[in-house]
Parts: sequence; structure tokens; C-alpha cells
Amino acid sequence: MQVKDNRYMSEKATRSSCPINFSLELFGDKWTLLIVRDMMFRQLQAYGDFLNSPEGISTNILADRLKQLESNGLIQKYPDPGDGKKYIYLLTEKGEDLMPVLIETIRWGMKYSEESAIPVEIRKRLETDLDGFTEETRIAIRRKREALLRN
Amino acid sequence: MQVKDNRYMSEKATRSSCPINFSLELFGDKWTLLIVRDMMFRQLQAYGDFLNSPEGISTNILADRLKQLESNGLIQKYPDPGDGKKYIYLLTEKGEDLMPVLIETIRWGMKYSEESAIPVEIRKRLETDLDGFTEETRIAIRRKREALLRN
DNA sequence: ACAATTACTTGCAAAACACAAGTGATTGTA
DNA sequence: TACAATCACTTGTGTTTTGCAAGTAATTGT
Repeated sequence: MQVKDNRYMSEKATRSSCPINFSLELFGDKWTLLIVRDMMFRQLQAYGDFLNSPEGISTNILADRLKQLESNGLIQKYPDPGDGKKYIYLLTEKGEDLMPVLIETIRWGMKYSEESAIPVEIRKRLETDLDGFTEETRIAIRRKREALLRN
Repeated sequence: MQVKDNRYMSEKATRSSCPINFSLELFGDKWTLLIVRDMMFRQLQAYGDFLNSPEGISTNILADRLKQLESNGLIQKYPDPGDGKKYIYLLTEKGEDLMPVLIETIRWGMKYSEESAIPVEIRKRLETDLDGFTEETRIAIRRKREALLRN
């Protein structure tokens, strides 16, 4: 096995108690925030959805990151009430709170990348109505969570 | 050689033109943003300073990340006018523009980590005078850059 | 002239990653 | 009620990246 199973993996020593370091130990890699992005802004929620994202994450890496995200309390995994084969992954409040980090990452990326594949209307809203966009996205996330908890 | 030399390394294929992905390809790892943090908030500027940061980066990784940061235009390397053995690494405007990303990462980390080793007065300012703190830090960075360019 | 400092490079073992090929539990179809 | 398809993974293999220790080259201090 190349990706260690979180359940048995030895505790990683925290390198320092700097909050940036703390954060990077949870999502400082090339894939974790892309999964969060998919949940946050693209309304994706199933394993296969994430696999099909344009960046092409490997299936073992995806499985590992979902486990880490769940064990760190950023997401929760629920059985899909409509299909026994499927699971639904949703952001917790802790995961939802990454939105400002993601949004600033988007803004920086938009500023410095030649072409950014972001829908024009979202780009405009980020530029002119950031708070409204943030709030709206948060509400959408919470709605899904609450709908699922009501069964 | 384990860390490929950037000058000869084949172009990494961009996985997608999503701005988050663009950003993560430049600083989506466990070390790059810690180096930026050291330059941005701790006023560190020499190779040895970064090496001595509490997280304990390996020397080969540090060398590699500094090269990448420079080739991506986030930092610039200057000979130290006061000591021929030394170099001074400074953030460019592009690097400086990562401040909102770093600040949101700090805020999230402070919210969710038990103990954060951040000076109380900085924590207070982040909570009560974010814009002032940001602007002050930006000014400090620019001052260093301009001082060096004047020789 | 010689030792210390500084900014690296190099080598090796270990960990993480990418890719391809399974596996096991549902579910939909003949 | 078999049987294929779907879905969420796991496993194996090879490559890449990382961590650690040791070495090197260019100044500088004594």
C-alpha cells in the first residue's frame, strides 16, 4: 500500500503551532482544495463527480484525501438516500469556513493567470459583489446539509 | 539528483485553467507559503533565516522552492550589498499580492487550532484592524524593496 | 594562510504519487 | 433469478518527490 491508511497511520508531528502551518498541514497540497472547490462552488457531492473533474485526480489519491478531509472534520460522508451504491460528501461548517481562503486564491489566480476558465457572471460577481456571492454560496451549502439531515 | 533543476525540467502540463488550480500549481504544497510567510510577516530575507524557521525545511527543498518562487515571479534574489556571501530574497508585487490568501489562511488556522503561536498584539490587530495591519505590512515590504533598489 | 560563514549541491533511503487493474456491494435488466 | 452494469473504492507497480546527512564553492574574518 502506498497511501497510508489514516486509521493506522502514526500521528504526524506538528511542525509548529503557527496557524499558517496548521492550515497547510490540513490542506497544503495540490488536491485537497480542488476537492473542496468542487463541493463549494460546483455543487459536486459524489466520488465519481470528483474523479471526473477536469484536473484528473487519481482514484487512490481521491480516496485518501476524502478520508483526511473527513477525519479532520472538513467534510462529512452520508449514504445517498436515493441510491444505495452512492455516498454524498458535504462540507461541514469548518469546511465551509475555508471559503475566504478559496476566494482569495481565486482572486489571485484570476489576476495572474492569462486565461481563467471561470464563468463570466461569476467573475463579475467576485469583482462587484463579493459579499453577496459569498453569502449566497454559503446558503446553498447549508441548504444541502440541512436537506440531507432531515432525510 | 532528486529535485529537478528548473532550467532543464520539462514544462509541467497545466491541469486546467481554473484560477484555483493555477494558484495551487504555484504554491499548493507544504513549504512554499511558509517561505512567503517568513518574508511577509517575519521580515526574513536570507537563505539561512528560512532554514532556521521552526518548521525545519530541508536545505534542498528550500533551494528548490526559492528557485520556483523566483522563476514564477513571486520573489526576487539580490546580492546582499553589505555581505558578499549573502543574498537577499524579497517579495515582488505579485508575491506581496498573496497577502489576502495568507491572512485568510491565518484566520482559519487561528479559529480551528487549539493553540496558535501568534503574538497577541498581531492576533488582536487581525481581529480588530485587519485593513490597517494589511496596509502596514505592505508598506514595510515595499520599503525594503525600494531601499534595496536604491542600493 | 587558514578557519568560519553562507548558499547551496549531491546521494541515498523513504514516502507520496500516477496509472492500471482489480474487488465487493448494490442496482437495473432479461 | 441469473447477469451485467454502476459505484466506491483497494491493490500493485513504477516513477517522482521528500527528508536527512554530507559535501562543495565562494566570500569573509583573524
